[in-house]
Amino acid sequence: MKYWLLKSEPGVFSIDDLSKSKNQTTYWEGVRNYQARNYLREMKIGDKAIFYHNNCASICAAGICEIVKENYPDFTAFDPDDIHYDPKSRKESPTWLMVDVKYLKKFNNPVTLSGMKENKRLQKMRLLQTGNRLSVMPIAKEEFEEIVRMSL
DNA sequence: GCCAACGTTGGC
DNA sequence: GCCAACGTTGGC
Repeated sequence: MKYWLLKSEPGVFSIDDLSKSKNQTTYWEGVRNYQARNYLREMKIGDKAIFYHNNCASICAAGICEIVKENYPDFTAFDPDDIHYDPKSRKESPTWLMVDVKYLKKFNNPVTLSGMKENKRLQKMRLLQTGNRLSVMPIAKEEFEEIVRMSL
């Protein structure tokens, strides 16, 4: 099993939105970066992910979710009316992919970005490296577990 | 709103 | 294939 970190702007879609979704599940749409896309491709059913809130007042690891459907074409890329429309992505050979994720839990104590920066065990995290802009990234099992521990 | 760090685009 | 210009991300 692998572990991941998924970024989402809570103003657009938050951990609460996920918990209130039908079946507490949603499709992870709109990834338009090749490296992030390749990570989506690696995800397997049962993998777990940190749900991270970014671009907001309280940047934090907000909870965890689980991969419940492996990669399939991101259909929002085919829709001219969608904000993530990409005319270069063809139905015959889709450029962009999505997975389905299911809510597992919202942290009682969200783990703030500054909190993670202060934790020596998390210093190697991709998230903390300067200039990192990936919205989907792998995270070590130990780091995942450390963040969960901090949220208790 | 600022701006550093990336990714993408397109002329050559 | 190089690289300047431009667009985007994301913390602050």
